[in-house]
Amino acid sequence: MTAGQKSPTLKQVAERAGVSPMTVSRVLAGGHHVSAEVSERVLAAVSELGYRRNDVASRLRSQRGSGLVGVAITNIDNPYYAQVVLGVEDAIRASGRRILLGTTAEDPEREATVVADFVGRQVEGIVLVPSGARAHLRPAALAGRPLVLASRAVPGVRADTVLVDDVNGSHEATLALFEQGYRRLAFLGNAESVSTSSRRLEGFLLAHEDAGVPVDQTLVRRGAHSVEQACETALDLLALPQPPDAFFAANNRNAVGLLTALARHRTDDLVNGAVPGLAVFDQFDLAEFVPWPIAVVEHDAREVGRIAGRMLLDRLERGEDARDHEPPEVPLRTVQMPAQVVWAGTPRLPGKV
Amino acid sequence: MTAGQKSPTLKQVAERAGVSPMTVSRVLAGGHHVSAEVSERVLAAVSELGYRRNDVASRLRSQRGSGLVGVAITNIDNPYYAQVVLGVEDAIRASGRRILLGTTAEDPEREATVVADFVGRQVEGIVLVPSGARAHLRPAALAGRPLVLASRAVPGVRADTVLVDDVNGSHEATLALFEQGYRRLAFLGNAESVSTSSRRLEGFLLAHEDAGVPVDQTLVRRGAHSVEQACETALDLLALPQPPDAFFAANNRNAVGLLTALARHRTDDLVNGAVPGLAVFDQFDLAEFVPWPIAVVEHDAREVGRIAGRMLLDRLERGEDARDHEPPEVPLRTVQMPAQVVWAGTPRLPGKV
DNA sequence: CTGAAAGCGCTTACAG
DNA sequence: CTGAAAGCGCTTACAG
Repeated sequence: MTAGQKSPTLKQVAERAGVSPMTVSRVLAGGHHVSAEVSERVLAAVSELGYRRNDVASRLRSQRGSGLVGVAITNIDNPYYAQVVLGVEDAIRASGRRILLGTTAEDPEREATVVADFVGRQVEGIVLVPSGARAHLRPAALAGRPLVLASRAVPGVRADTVLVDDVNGSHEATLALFEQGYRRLAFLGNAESVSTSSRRLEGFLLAHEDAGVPVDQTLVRRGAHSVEQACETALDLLALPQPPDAFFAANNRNAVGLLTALARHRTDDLVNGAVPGLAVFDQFDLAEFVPWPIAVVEHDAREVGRIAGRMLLDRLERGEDARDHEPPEVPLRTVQMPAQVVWAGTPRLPGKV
Repeated sequence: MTAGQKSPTLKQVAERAGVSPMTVSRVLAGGHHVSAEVSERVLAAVSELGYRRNDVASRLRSQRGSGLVGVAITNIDNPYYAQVVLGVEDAIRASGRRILLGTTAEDPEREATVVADFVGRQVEGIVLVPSGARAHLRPAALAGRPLVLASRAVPGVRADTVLVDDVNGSHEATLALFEQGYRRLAFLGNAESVSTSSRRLEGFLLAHEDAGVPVDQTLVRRGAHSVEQACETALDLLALPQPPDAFFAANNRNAVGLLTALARHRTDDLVNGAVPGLAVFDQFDLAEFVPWPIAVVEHDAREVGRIAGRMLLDRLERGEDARDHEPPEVPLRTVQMPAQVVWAGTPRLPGKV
């Protein structure tokens, strides 16, 4: 049973048991309508040869589908997307399907490659956290396989979508900063091609409008995808002649980068001589130690993945039902998950602002 | 091009182009030895029908292998394992292979199911973070497919293994606590079935021996797999009549749980009236804000994954070379990655201990 | 340059 | 209850 050795085939099992391949197939399928004596002989041959059925060949012949769901995210290192993947697995595990994983690093070309590879490998459907490009998401490119977009939408792509209430979450968190008396707010977010980034910026801008506070565009920084990039951006903002008095980080990686920069820059609990206003989108570990209050826009990433997975299963099962009938036009659905502001960090001491 | 529609086959392309399936196959394979005129006609039919080759069927016939590597980890939510997965992807991406993902939740039964499923789906090899059970890791169960164990070893399982230098890392970090003057050390770790847990405990115990400090077994707590469990365990330790004066957290999840508990329990920078001694295995975000020094045993999880992936590729390519020759007995390899102590958190103020 | 035949490993549909 | 034939979608090996 060394590595180079070929796996035994059903035919070899049949020869050893002295029956036809058909009979072996029947025994493996559950042994109905097979005599006990023959069944035993087959099972003995199976265990002697260490035979394991080739699922791929089995599925090819019986047209059962690959049992594969392609999940493409931008970066599995971001705990947010790891949660999304987990959620998709929660949703599909019971159906016997498994996840084929791809990462895109927010690169449209890599995303196109991953999608094409998924399609070639016969995934039954795809859950994608899109980078924003859309050419490779046309129905033709997907060969008719259902696509669910998770976290972000792509204009012009017709697909079921699970969104987080980015606009309202950001709006509310930004208003909270104004209520605390902050006025010069910085925004740290993803690239503009990413819809969450735009939607969260939208909430940020709407709040400025509502509060009658002008936006200082020099404090809006987009494009940081990693903790390191976000940390540098934040340090850059802190070094400004007129630095911001508050910060809104539009996602987990930007939040950690921002806080790391503030930690390096602070004197006791002050940054540039004051308590910085803080709001972030996405939870993060160890908020308990941050010595300032933080408005956190909480939402359930795992549930985003679960819902995306369920939407996909929905289409797949509908497809099965519709094999003989006319497939009904199923309308596209967009689910928007709530995002609510909670407070983390150290509660403000009275009179400290 | 709606969801229910069947994908076109090579045969249909051939009919449309008025050629044999063989010719279509040739064109798709690169178009060598095909006339320009025929090639064009085929390509036109391909794009008109939106044909995409079925990679699964192609691989079945040409015996090229599935191009799939099964990666089974305990919990993708733990950023440590997310990094391992990323590392494996780094290593295999260039070879055109892709990751089939499974999670086991440290459950040996689920691990066995995942492995069997991987084998049935014809993965070329498996990278596994093992739960500790071994029945399903026998060569027969793997149908001769190469297995690489990542992070943890399993006694009695013959497989290439990538380990972290758990014993020395823990030993060194524990000694650092003794040097700071701490004497009642608590240990928070994984289940005993997990080899990292045992190895890290071993380093912890060895350090006690070297320092001539007796171990208080009531302070050794194993079995917490999540942040929540670890937090509860830590709170339990803190509520002891004689609480520990220092803590060693044997992995990322235990570290975050421990620190969260300490954050809740502290008064200013003190816990039970003193600065707690802290050592943890695995890095974590936002250590900058922890108001105490922490000895962190650093190691590169992504590199663990990369090396595991490379070891697997090594065996797969060796297997190809050896198709005609005698496959040489390749010895099993165990790579041990360094783990070194670095200091994080807030540096100790002189005379504060 | 092009194609008819056979087969990868399995299962469906049909006979007996 | 058991098996010979055909085929899932593709490619190899062989003819022409």
